[in-house]
Amino acid sequence: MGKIWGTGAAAHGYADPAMGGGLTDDAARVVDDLVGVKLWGNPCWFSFRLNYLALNFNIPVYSWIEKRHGLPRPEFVVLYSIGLKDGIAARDICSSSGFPRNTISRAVQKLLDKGIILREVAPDDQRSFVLRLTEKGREIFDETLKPMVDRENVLLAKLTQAERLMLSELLAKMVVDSKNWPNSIDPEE
Amino acid sequence: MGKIWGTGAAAHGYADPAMGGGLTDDAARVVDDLVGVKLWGNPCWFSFRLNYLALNFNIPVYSWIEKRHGLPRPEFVVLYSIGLKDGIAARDICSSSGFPRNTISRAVQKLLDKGIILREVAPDDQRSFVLRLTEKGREIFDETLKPMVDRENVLLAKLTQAERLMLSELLAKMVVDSKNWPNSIDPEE
DNA sequence: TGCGTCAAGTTCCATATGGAACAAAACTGC
DNA sequence: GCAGTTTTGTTCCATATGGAACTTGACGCA
Repeated sequence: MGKIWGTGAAAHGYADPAMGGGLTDDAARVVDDLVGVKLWGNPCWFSFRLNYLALNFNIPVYSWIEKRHGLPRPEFVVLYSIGLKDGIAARDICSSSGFPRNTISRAVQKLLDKGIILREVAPDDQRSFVLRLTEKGREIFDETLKPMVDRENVLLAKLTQAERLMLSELLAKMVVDSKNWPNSIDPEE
Repeated sequence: MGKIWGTGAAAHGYADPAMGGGLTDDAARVVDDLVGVKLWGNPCWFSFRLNYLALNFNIPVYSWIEKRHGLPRPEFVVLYSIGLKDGIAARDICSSSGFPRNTISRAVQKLLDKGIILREVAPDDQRSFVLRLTEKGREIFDETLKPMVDRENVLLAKLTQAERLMLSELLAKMVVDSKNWPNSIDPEE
């Protein structure tokens, strides 16, 4: 065991009393075995927490939306993005969601077919389109919001209001910084 | 824009001085337009931040690993999980990573073919297997670690040590609570 | 005005993905 | 000890996915 990883070392060791109850064996009882290791014995502590939590939001939410509205994830991402900001283009959805152009393109077409969104050629650029929700689209958006927010609050349940505020600000600070990140990795080569 | 969403409302409005520089228009200049809206005008503030950051870790890291070692994501997830804890079973990898059984099963087979892992029948359970890394597997694990940690630190660059510690503890608290979460959504029906 | 480059969307196609059905071993309770 | 259920891993198959090439329009610049 011995080895303690990365940032904030004390907080990631099994031995930290604040972190799960004190001893190695106690900590192991709190969560699944491998989850415990990935939490407290993992040099990539941040990305594991991130992915694990994202998963526990995405899987239930998107599988419910698929069943309830027949919309697979990329289609819902398009719908939700337009719901938040009317008149955006496909390109904007790509850059904020990380889905590739072709996946978003297909999703847009499906949503057009289903009568959930509308599009018109952008006035200033003949290549791109302005996207909007139809009434039907707006209804789906509105109906979907509460279950999503509820799920977030399930995940956040153990945090106080002050802790949520802190978490929100820390994560926002990182997102704001994202324009400075290289978008590929090439380790000293 | 008036409407302020969800928890920690003040911090999520464009008008919050601590959050991006003061006014609506200023905030919009800091990040892409839609990203700004998803950050500060989004009822699901938490899951957006989560997914956005996860993406900015996963995409560069996994595409580099794919190029460098020819391992697609599920295979690397298996490798990495075993690297952290020797002797686990496929089932453990599923529950800690969220990938379905069949995807992990296939990844395990590929890694066996490639000579990256070994498996033997579990002594206490004839159905399941104990998984281990070969020397080759351990080498890949070791070589991959640094670029991954480096990428984490790129994302974390703007946070102080104290902030990283706080973030780590808040997220860990949530992960530990995950055993209490229902794994599906059915809004009052 | 014309030419080279870049950006927005679309299409093609080989591959990855995950639901569902399956086989076999392990518990459960009596 | 034995029917019924649960768990582990595999296989089948229809569909989703994303890289790469392509089309068309915008932009830069002389």
